[in-house]
Amino acid sequence: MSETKPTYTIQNVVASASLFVKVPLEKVAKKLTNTEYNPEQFPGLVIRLEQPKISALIFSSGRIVVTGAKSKAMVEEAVEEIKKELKKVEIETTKKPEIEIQNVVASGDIGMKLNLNKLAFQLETSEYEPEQFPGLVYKVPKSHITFLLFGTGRIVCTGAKTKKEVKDEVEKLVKTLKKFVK
Amino acid sequence: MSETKPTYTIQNVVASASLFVKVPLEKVAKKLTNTEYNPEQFPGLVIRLEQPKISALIFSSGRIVVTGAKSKAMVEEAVEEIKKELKKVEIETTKKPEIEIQNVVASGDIGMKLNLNKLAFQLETSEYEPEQFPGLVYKVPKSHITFLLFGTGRIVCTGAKTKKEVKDEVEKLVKTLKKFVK
DNA sequence: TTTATCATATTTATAAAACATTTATAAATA
DNA sequence: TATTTATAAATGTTTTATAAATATGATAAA
Repeated sequence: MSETKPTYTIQNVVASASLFVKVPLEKVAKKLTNTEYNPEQFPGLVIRLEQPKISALIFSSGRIVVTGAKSKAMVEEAVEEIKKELKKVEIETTKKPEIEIQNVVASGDIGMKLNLNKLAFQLETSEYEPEQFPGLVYKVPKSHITFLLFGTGRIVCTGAKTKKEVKDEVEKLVKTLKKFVK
Repeated sequence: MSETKPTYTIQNVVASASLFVKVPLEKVAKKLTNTEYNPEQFPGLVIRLEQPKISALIFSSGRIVVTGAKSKAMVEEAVEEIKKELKKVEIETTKKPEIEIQNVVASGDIGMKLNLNKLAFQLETSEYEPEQFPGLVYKVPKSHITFLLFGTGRIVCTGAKTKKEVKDEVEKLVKTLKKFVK
């Protein structure tokens, strides 16, 4: 009898790209109010957009990092918007940026309570220190995927490159967990 | 079966010499733009050359230190160039400077992954504090040579006086390491 | 008071971590 | 109610450690 139908939602997509043009960050920071720039703290300039609602890092090399998106389409929209923002301060981009998805984060629910103390022993590649963090950290073997498992049955999947990878890994996780429950 | 052919490249040669003439650093600093002089910070004047690309320290005593060279020939070239620079500001050198190589730094690859945690115990005269610096520091016994060993198999050799010494020490190191791998 | 050592500055390879950004999750603290 | 703890990923700069000579000033131990 299987009562567990895992559900999950993509919560964050991080992507990188190159604008193929050097960016004078000091100048951009002065002219655009939706930016933050503290080079002695971090070399990238932070820009926050309302539509789509994301945050991005722009580096003087022209490389950018988009965070907070929910999908690849949203990342593409964001890059177009960043190009428009830069155009406002006379920075023209000619080449089409090649966008690369670097990380997909999803949260979900596997529909069953988890005994983390027990799981910490059953899952070889896991770490669980409740007084430090309430979730159990499970690094999937031979994979770059990491799960955060909570006693409530809620989970966080991070390190994926695609939506499909999230789906496959969550299904694999549920199968693994069910073995222990039996 | 020996899959490990160590490779290495001389990366830096530091040498000292005397010009056998007092140098008025304040005056030199004012007339030559390729120099830096902050006596309250450091007593030597810094001069940077384009051809050959090196940096040197000149002291009021007439002693100089050449850094950033790749070979002894490059050091000799540098000293000649420094003499020319000083001639521009009416400082004549008569005696031939005796150049002494003080340090030869080389980087290389021994072609095998290293378990630094294990090596830290096996190599008596080594120190390894990964949270401070990722490399293991190995001081070769009864020698002035020090190696930096990295988990990747890349190495740095420093403290040598000659190219030959680098070669011999790297070969010796590889033999030592292979003993532990077996 | 004298003799140490230490920091100042220069170069070079090596590599790991911190810095900042986002997002869900949840327990504890301030 | 906001922060801290932990996770992944990219971006790029700085710090960490090594050896050597040179020469000042500053502490620090004898």
